[in-house]
Amino acid sequence: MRYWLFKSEPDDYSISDLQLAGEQGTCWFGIRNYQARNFLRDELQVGDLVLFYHSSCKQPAIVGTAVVTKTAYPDPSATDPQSPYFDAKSTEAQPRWFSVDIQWQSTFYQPVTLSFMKQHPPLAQMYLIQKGSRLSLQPVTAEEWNIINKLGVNG
DNA sequence: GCCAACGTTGGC
DNA sequence: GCCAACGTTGGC
Repeated sequence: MRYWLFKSEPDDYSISDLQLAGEQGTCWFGIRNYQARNFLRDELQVGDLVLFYHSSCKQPAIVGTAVVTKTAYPDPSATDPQSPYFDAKSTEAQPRWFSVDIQWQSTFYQPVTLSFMKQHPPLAQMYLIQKGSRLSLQPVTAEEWNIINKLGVNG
């Protein structure tokens, strides 16, 4: 079992939206970066745990957790001409992009903000806070997950 | 809105 | 295969 961090712009899809999706969970579509795609397609397993991060917003922060409920399958938005994520080079026969399903697990009592993480030495190695880091799906260590989950749950 | 950092594209 | 131009991400 492994740990990951997913970014989402809350204006597009927030932790509340994920919670509202309920037990069905939601299809995580629209990943259009090859490195993130490879993690998604090759490494994410059912039961893997996810830190849910709000990006491009007033207070960037990890706001809750989720769990992977379905491994990779072709991203439906890639072959949907109506979707902003449509990619003509991705076909049903040879999909280029993939999705997984995730399900809401918790919303933090206290969001763990980016600025806090930058100032917290035990989290100094996090990929998220490295200079120039932009990956929208990235691995997290068990230690990082434990620290952040504790902070978020307990405030 | 600015801009640094990074990824992708395409001509050569 | 190089690299300039362009597009995107995302904090500030």
